Amino acid sequence: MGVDEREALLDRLFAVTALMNEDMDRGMRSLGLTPARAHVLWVVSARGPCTQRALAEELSVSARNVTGLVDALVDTGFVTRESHPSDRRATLVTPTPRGRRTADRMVREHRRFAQLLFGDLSESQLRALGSGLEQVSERLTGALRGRP
Amino acid sequence: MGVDEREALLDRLFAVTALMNEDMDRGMRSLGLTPARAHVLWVVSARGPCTQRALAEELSVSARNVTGLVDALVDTGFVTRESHPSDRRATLVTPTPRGRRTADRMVREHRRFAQLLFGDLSESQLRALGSGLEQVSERLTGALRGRP
DNA sequence: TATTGTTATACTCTATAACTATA
DNA sequence: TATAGTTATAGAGTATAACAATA
Repeated sequence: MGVDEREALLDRLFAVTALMNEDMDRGMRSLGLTPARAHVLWVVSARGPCTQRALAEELSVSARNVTGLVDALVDTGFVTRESHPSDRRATLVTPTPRGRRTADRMVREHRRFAQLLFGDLSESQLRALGSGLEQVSERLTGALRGRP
Repeated sequence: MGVDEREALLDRLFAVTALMNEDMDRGMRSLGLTPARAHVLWVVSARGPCTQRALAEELSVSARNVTGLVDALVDTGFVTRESHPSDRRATLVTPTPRGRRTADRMVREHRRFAQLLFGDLSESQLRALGSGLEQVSERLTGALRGRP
């Protein structure tokens, strides 16, 4: 007893994450972005112009993959490749005005989404959920280190 | 005030779901399965032999996609296509002995995972989290209905 | 006519390996 | 020699559309 409740809870969590993904995918699609491209635009908007190498590490993805994602974002007008001031091998992926506007909308959507999910939670509920997630993160990280 | 905390909580939730996906992907890979194929095997094991049509609807995916996933699962020995007893257009996707053993291991992994995440939560914490997720589900479902 | 599954085609994301240009 | 990025190639997941066989 107790195991079944926890498995049901896990299934409910899976259902929630599926709904979250569906909602976010729609939001991105309505902006003309796929999830992977949106992630790139999000990073270059938050951290300023990045080399593709830095993007590959930030996204935990191959350099080749970044080339393709940046190609697509250039083709659709969200970013440009600017020359690096001191390293002629590197490019700086830089948002266009359209890219910046779109990133601003993503920031607002992020806020709206946080309000949708957690808007009616009290301060103590927020803290409880936060520390619960923190604990779960640590256990998951430990499990992943355990069998890499 | 309050918005930033909720956005931070959302980011933490994203981080947890990323870790969950990473852990599950590794588990599936160690069984010789990709996530999409594992999902198919999970369904045909839980519900018994299915037509591909039924699978497409259960997974919310195109019929063409199911053809490819079942092809791959047949090639790797997890399922077979059996003829439908009363409808000669349809096939019944059926686990092989290896498929059944693998599905059993997924069931045990599911239990292990639920214990890892929630094993040390009290009954009242479980109930609180469950009802919280339920509320979030409803709000997300409402939001998705709002702009389909 | 409607339905089941397939072939044909295409797009997205992902990877490794070999290569070019530059440090 | 090492690094930044690209070309070449491949595979997985996804979709639509046209088509076959069967209901």
